This record gives sequence, C-alpha cells and structure tokens, in this order.
Amino acid sequence: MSSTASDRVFEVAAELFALLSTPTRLRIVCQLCEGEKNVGELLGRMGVSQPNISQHLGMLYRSGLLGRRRAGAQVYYRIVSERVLLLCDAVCTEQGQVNLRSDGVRGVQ
Amino acid sequence: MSSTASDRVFEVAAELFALLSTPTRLRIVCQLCEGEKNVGELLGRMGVSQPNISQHLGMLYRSGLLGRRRAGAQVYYRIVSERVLLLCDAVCTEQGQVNLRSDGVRGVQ
DNA sequence: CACTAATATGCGTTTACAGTGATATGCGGA
DNA sequence: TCCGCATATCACTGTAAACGCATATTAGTG
Repeated sequence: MSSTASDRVFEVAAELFALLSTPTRLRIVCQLCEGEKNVGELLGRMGVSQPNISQHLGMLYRSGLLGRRRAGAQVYYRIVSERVLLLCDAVCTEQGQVNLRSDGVRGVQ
Repeated sequence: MSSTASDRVFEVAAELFALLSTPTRLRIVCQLCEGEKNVGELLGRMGVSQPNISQHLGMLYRSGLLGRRRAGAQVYYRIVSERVLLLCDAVCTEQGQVNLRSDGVRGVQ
C-alpha cells in the first residue's frame, strides 16, 4: 500500500519504546538522569549481574540513547537523547506515581 | 532486598512501554488518536489480519489504554488514557520529527 | 611481563510474544 | 429460527530477547 516512509516512523518509534520496556533498562536510564555514572556505580545501586548490565548499556549505547566516555579502566555512561527524558516524564506524570527522575529536577539542559 | 515499592513503579512503566513497542499497536493507537473507530475501519487502514488486530485491541483494552463500546454488530474502540497521547507526542516532539497524530513522514535522528 | 581490576562479548537455555489459520461467539435481518 | 456479517478466542509455530555463566579485552600497577 502507500505505507513506506510512515512505516519506518512506526518501526523506529516502536524500537524506541522497546528499549524502555524492561525494568532494568528503565532503572539504568533513571540512574543516569541524575548524571553520568560508570558501570561499577550503576552496578552497586541495582541488583543485577555485571554482564547483564553491560549488555543493557551496550544496547542503549548502540541505539544512540546513551553516550560513553572512557576514563582509565572505567567507562562512564550518560544520556544523550532528550527524547528519553521526555518519555520518562510522560510515563510518570499522571497515575500519581513516583517520578522516575528521583531528584525531581525538571527542565532542559 | 531490592523488592521495594519503586520496583513496582519500574515494572508498571516498563509494561506500558512494552504495549507501545510494536509497530502494529502503535499504528492502532495513532489511528484512534483521530477518534473512535470500529475494528473494520481499523482493518481497512492497516494491512493486518482480523485475528491479529483483534488480539492487539484486546491487549490494549485489558491494559486500560483503550475503552470499547458495542454498537450492533460493531465494536468501537477509543483511547481512554491521556498518558498514551503524551507518550506518542513525546516520541515525535524532537526537532525534525513527525507527529504520529497526523500523517507524517520522517525518521528519527 | 605478569597480575589484577573494570568492562565487554559469546554461548546456551528458557520464556514471552507476534503472527497465522481454524473456529467460536454475538448480533441483525429475513 | 436459520443465515451471514463482525468480532473474539483457541491452538500452534517461529523468533527474539533476557538472564546466567564462562571467557575475552582493556587499563593500571608493580
């Protein structure tokens, strides 16, 4: 049918949602909302294995949601997509739930 | 030990994202943004099978994202969750993006 | 060059889910 | 009441992906 370019739009958007569709990755994103962190720091705050978190980080990085920077033996990850922050906010406002961005800071930087 | 209340929040949010993580369901939601539609109307606008769309509709309905109303032999679905609209907007509000709630043509970044 | 810490990658298993085809249910009309 | 349309559900299959484990890579130190 006429669906060619708009198909891509839906596929890309669906992929983005899929990246946020597991609690572990959501928690990672939430942690990184507070600022850049290395793998060890993330590891300490969530009860998952190191290979597991590394795989999730790699996935988010390859998808362009996260950036990374090497500092000696450590690798620091950070959020580079403003879209992700919008999505996190959108999911938490409403339903009177806790804001995933626990520091409660809003706005664009 | 990590079984706190915030765990539930992440699980719930992840589930919501998962509901929007397939192109077919995203397209359904997009169609319903224009207003209430019955299954046949949705079927005509997207190239999927009837059982398939029915299952997706049932899933979205049971999750509370859609409402439904029977009119004779037809069943009309509508969006009842403001959250979904926010999410759709958030995906597209990045510059150079398309709004899913119209008929756009452009990719992500 | 070892040795160790920090992080990444490959593999195997299990589970969940999207899609399909066949069939069941609900509804209006003759 | 039987028929045909609109929609839902069941049973099945293939595939993808999350997790755990073992191992490889990279960096710092002696």
